[in-house]
Amino acid sequence: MADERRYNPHEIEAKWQSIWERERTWEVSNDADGDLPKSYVLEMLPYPSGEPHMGHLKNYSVGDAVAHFHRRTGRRVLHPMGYDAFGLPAENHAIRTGEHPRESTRKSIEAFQRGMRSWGISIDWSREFGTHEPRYYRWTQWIFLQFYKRGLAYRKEAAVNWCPKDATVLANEQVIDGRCERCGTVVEARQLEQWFFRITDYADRLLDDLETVEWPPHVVTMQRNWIGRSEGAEVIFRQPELGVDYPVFTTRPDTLFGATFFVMAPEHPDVLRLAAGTEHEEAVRGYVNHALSESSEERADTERTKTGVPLGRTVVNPVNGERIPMYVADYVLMEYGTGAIMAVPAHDQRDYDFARAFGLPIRPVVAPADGTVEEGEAFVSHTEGEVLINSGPFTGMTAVAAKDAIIDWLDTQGLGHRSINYRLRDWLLSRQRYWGAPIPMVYCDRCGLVAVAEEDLPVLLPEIEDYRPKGRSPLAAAEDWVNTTCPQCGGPASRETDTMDTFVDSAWYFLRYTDPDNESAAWDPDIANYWMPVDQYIGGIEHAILHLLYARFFVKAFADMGMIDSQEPFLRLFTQGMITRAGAKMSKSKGNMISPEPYVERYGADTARAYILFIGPPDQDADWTDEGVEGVYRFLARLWRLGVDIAARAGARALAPGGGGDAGDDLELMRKAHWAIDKVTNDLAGRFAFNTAIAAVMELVNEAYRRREGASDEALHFAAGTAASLIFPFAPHTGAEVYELLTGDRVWEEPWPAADPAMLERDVIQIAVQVNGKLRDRIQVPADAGRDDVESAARERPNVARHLDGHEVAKVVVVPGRLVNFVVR
RNA sequence: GCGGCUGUGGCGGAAUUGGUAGACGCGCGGGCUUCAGGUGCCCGUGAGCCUUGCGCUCGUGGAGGUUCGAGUCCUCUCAGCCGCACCA
Repeated sequence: MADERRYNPHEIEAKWQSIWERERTWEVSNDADGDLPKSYVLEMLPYPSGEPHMGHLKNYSVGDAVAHFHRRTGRRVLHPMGYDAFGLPAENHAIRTGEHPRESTRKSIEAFQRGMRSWGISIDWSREFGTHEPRYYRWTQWIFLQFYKRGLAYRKEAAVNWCPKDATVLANEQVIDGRCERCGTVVEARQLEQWFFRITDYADRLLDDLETVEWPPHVVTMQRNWIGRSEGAEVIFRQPELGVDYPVFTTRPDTLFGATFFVMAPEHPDVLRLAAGTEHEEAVRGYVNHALSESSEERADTERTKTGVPLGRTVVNPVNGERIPMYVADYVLMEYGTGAIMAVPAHDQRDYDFARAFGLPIRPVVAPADGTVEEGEAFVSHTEGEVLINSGPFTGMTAVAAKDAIIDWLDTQGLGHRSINYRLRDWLLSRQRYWGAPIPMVYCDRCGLVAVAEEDLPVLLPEIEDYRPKGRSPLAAAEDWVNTTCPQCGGPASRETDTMDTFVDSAWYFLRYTDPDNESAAWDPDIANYWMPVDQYIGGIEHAILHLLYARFFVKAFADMGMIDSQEPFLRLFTQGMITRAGAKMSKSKGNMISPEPYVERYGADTARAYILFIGPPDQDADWTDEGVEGVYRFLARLWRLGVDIAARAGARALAPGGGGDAGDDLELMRKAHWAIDKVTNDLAGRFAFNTAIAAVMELVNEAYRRREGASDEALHFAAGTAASLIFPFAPHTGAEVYELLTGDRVWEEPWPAADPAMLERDVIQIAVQVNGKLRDRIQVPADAGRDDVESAARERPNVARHLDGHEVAKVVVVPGRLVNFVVR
């Protein structure tokens, strides 16, 4: 083949990128002209810190393949890009270097813009924004005010997670194993007044609507577990001496007769009052003080032995009037339920551990169907067929039936009722940090808490000199900014100095993309309703809970406000696996980071993109190897040479799907081309099987090379053009170049090729012949051959006859088009 | 502890519905071109056995099972990874 010209990806990529840039090829208007269905393809927006890495290359290579495929299969595709620019890393960088976060963020955004353009990702750049720009965060603040008006944003004092290193509070979701998600420091509990979003109001809808989205099951499970809905009952235990009723939450009302003690959390406001005047008063005070000083990490350690002290009081078990002792113990959490529990040591492992440590009675009340139970043994299981024992009038009922019966009885007595509890907590959104959107609220001595007027938005982030965290927001130092007038009375007032969690910024950005230049509203509902929901969302599994839950909450709140019709932001979700190096996660500290840039420089973006998709299933982790990159480069060069060679012989003309002769190399090559169309189409439409799709194009190219002596120019032309067309979503520059060489046309303006069903069928097929399930031969038979013909053809084969000889054939299984299996004795 | 995912040649992986295991790529071996190597092009490549054949046996972490037939379904089990974790 002609070799004096070499595959030169840089020349090719620069050529097509400049065409796409100049002609604004990937921009899409909001005018829904024609009948084309819309498709919103979105990758999670990057956090602009440093340079793009391999994870970004993978994310955008996957998204771009989907976007291109959707466009060529007749959809109007919205594929925008932006930057999640506020947040701690930029601010910490500023503290270290003195460089303003705006400056370091700008540099990083430029690096992402360069990277994305050099990769040739098909983005509608006209819709680009950063969440740190006033034209964006103005509307983040506006959304906050709408939430505030509706009681969805509120301020309260609560025990919150405090990171001493970053000197800020954290959301529950940002505490991992008792440590700060960002810096790894053990978080402390602090009693502070903070801003919250009332996401718990949406707990049921967030749970139920998971059934309406097409997400990976494990992500759905993670969200479901995070919301943690538990059905049970609230039961009232009365403390007669003080005359106070203490409700507890339980999921096991059927075990009420087995309650032998009662435990309160150290944070429970009544603990000291209850113990006052008893012999335990000092011990309780000491225990509570100690418990409050412990880190949440220490307290969460399930391995340590249970501790606690008696309160010197008793409560009345409402089902049997029994007085049971009260304790304070740190295994009971104030945040969940009512901060107090009934303890049933026979049927709860934690209560069991406590009872054993304190010598408390263990009374089984649920037994297997045969009614036997070993005395004193913990018996936590709960299976079908269990019955109640030692349970007064409920004895003998099944546990399942008793649950309902006991709740109903309590309800009639006014001693309890059905209840549901959630693990989900309200979203703590205020941060004592600089680089975020200011919370648009004002404190007035006369009027109290007052919202900034909507027409005064944005509340601009002031310039400051010193970003260092001091336990209060750095914004407090900007006195000119802090001191303002009350929007209500005009008197002196001061601004809220906390900023919003970055997750607020990213909880609605996908809506702004639909209408990014709107200066009178966050978005036009008609426009957003046209594009939403996102048809395909693509990103890392690390956002399985936080970002995805917050965005879902926002959209539901917007729907309630009539701002959007969708109840869910992301119809389909794809979570990509990590790129590893020698099996290890890449990290700066390990020094095994590899950047896409040198590979793009050496082999071109198409090779880097196609390789990252070819390496394995995109939802799984994949190990980057330089040898593998070489292989994909060789393939693309091979395709390009094939195109150059055939174009020189056949000239540029339209592809002929029925081209070439109808026998021999021509027929086989045309069949291979139609097979590849079918394979790639199915791999893209039904699933994210990019690796096998690329492999199919490789097979087509190999077939063309093998048959290029015997096949006609027409057939070779169709095969090469089809390969170029099919590789386009993965290697767009090379695909466009080869397609243009062969046809003179622009491949992205061509419809996705359609496989001719007749070319997928064969007259003569090969089927397997087995004897007792073992492969003995393969035979060629007409595709429409009947059972008997297939069987007799199989029997004639020498190797088959040999294995049948001397045996009785008990059964013959014929699977049309697949195999024939002789079962012999 | 609870929940989930993964396990297939020397390596990454394929097998979409229970039907010919190992597509495609890497690596390795051989040939051709060139001949200095590389590139390029073609062929071979799961393991073992010998009687070298259109051969046989074994083979998808392990042990059982269902089936004419299991990488695929069921039971148990081992290893690695991930999520949640005193949530009553």
